[in-house]
Amino acid sequence: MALTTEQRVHRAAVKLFAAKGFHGTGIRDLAQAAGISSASLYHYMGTKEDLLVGIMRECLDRLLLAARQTLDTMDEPADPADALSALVTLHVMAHAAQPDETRVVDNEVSALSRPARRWIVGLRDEYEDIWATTIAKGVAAGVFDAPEPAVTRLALLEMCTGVARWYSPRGPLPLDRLAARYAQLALRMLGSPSPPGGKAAERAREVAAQVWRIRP
Amino acid sequence: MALTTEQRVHRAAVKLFAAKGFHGTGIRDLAQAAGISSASLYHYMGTKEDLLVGIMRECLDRLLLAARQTLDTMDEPADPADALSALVTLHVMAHAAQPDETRVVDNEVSALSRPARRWIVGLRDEYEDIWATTIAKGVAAGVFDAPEPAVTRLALLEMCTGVARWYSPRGPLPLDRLAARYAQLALRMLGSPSPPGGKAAERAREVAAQVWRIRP
Amino acid sequence: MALTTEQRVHRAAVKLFAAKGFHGTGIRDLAQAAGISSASLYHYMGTKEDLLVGIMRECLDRLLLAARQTLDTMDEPADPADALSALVTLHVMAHAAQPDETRVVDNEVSALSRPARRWIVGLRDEYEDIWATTIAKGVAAGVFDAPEPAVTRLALLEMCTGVARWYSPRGPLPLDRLAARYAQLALRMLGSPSPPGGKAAERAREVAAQVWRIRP
Amino acid sequence: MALTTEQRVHRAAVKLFAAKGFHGTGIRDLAQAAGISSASLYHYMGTKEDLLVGIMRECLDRLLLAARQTLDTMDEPADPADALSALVTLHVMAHAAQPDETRVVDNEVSALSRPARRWIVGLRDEYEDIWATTIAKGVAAGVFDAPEPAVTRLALLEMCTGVARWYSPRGPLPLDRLAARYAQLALRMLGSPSPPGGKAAERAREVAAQVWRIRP
DNA sequence: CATGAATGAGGATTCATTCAT
DNA sequence: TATGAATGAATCCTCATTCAT
Repeated sequence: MALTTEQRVHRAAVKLFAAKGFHGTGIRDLAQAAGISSASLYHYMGTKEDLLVGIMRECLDRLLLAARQTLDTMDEPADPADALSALVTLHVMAHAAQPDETRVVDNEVSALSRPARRWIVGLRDEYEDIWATTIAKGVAAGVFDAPEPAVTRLALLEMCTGVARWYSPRGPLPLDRLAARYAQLALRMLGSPSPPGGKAAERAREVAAQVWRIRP
Repeated sequence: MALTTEQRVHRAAVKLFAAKGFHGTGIRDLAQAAGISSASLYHYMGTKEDLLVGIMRECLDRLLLAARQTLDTMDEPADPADALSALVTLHVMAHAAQPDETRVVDNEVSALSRPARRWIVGLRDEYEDIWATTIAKGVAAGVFDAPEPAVTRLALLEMCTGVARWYSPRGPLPLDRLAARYAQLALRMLGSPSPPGGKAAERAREVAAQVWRIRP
Repeated sequence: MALTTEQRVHRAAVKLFAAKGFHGTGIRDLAQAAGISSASLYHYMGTKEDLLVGIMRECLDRLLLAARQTLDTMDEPADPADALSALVTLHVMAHAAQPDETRVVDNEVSALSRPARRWIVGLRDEYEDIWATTIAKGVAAGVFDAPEPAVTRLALLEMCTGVARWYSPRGPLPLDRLAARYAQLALRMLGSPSPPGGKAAERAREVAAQVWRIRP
Repeated sequence: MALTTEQRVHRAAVKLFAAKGFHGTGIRDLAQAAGISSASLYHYMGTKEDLLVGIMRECLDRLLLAARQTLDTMDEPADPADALSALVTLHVMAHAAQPDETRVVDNEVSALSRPARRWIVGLRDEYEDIWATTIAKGVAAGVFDAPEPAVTRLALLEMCTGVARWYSPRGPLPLDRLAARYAQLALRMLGSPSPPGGKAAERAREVAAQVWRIRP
């Protein structure tokens, strides 16, 4: 199926904002990459910033959706180690499958205007809250050893987010094995080395496959 | 001690490049932040890019210097866990003490011209090689459990680098305790949960205090 | 009676050109005000300038028509004071009834291309000639005291034209009384304070009512 | 004495805004008329609108200053006819001496942003209040016959302002005689045909000569 | 050492207009 | 009849940089 022009614009923006940054990308770069004139660009977008906000919002929306879909389908009370495995799996798969989108989200927040920034940061905080809650449950249950839960959460998130900065689908490690490896690392960090027996990670892979259209 | 104008320019650039990005920072922003006119700026720098390269080079140089100074003073053959603790300690302290500098290094590589980029990426690779070697030694010695050493290295580095994105000296955790916590996380990730008995981490703190002028 | 789309376009243009000027009005403003797309606009007009020329031509045509109709139905030789009263009445009523149209005529001549400008200015000169002739007759007849007839004519015209800049139908003075007041002012300026006994002003009101559809 | 670049920019703007309107004047037109590049323009001005506001403010400031200086030096209680003669004289001389400036003030108010417009309109209202007060005094003293003082004021102002639209220093009538003629017209409009015996008009000519640098 | 003046190139965005549908 | 799509040219303004003073 051929792409609509609007989609081509969106993709060009994702690629260029990720590669050269928002301020480093000119309107002409975008137009050229989308295969239209710079004036035509404005039929498919509002401001350059609107484009950025749209990219960020969609990316964060998907991440939130995926996290909630995954956790909501778990038996309650869920095994914290299982839940965290799922979160890590999702996060890693998202960042490996959409490295450009997620890098834009991570790097270009400072390019947003005040109101847009508030909105986007709000979404991001919502997402991080899910992690915080999951970690807190594990600590409360005595499953996780995290003397400074906030620090641990940030360490985990940065580790997983970093995948977007180096992962290549042409690398030796298939994506699901990478995600599994990261889940293992995460549980080790939390002092919970036992392999998660639950099915959350598997469910996470399914959700990821659907949300980010990863593999058939 | 009063600052040189050149130093004021350097610091202004670090702060602004970190906050708004290289392309998002104008020459006039720099001049204003440095307290001089934009024409005078050119007495203390070459191009805007030279300024960026200078910041990156100095930051990486210090990191390399610190890593080498620390590892070189260890007894040979060093304990890999001990060595890795030292690397993590240094890296975390560097990124917490100089978050602006390190964020510039991490985020603005794409703003460099080809030759400058090669140079900077070369320095960065040199530094990462130290980590790779250390991890490899640990694996070879059977101390580390890292089925995919490269993946583990990247996970470790991203986790530690991320400190620059959130650490605040006004937070509850003192810097050395933060570094120790990260060292613990790192060793856990490597399946080497035993606390490092060696003195490398302590030595790392000394080096860090000297290189980045941390605490009296 | 519903308006033609063409009429809606015309009216939108009049309103906007008067309010924001020709150059200050975009083709999209026009389209929005007319309730159609900017592409559809071009089914009802030629260029943007054609629209402007059309507005100006119609406005001046009516003014000329009204002045001629009024003066032509006067007994010859007409009383100059009576004739001037009629001209002032017409001019004031026209500018009060169609302030937007007349302001466009007065303010946007400089926006016209050379050939269009020549045409429009020709029409305007034709109209002003009627005033000049009327004043000259009064001076020749010894009824008007106007040492500098040209200056007086311009003073009169500017005074009357100015009505378009401030008159509001919601003001305290009904339109015909306003016109009568201006006729009085005009005759005073010409040193002919005696109230015009003739019927020209009344005839002027009739013509105005017909040409600009003023009150039943 | 040679003109500074800033003055050249100011004058170019006055001339072009008057001739083609604010929106009809491009930044390149301004630059070319000032003899510099369009980028250099921005060393001597803020926004294009700032330039417009500056022109308007200065013009209105001078008019207000002149009116106050003139009226303040009259004996109290001043003769209303005398005072009005002075106002007319000033207004006419101002509009004849600075036709471009005053036309910009009169025609381009709609090009101002909201806050600027408020300010400028405020100045204009201040000025018109002086006329209103003077007329009211004359009416109260029984010297003026103005059944609708507001209408009369507007008629007077429009008449005098119109001078800027046609006066040429190369015309047959010297400026001071033109002003005297207009004063006569004004008093006739007010039903006060007797020549003003006072010295206000003379004083007005002196003030005008100083404020607008008219004749030695 | 310091800077006001200067600019060509480029920034994002809007312009009036055309045309295939 | 009506309009989405398209665009070259132009909009105002800022960019990094140079240079005479």
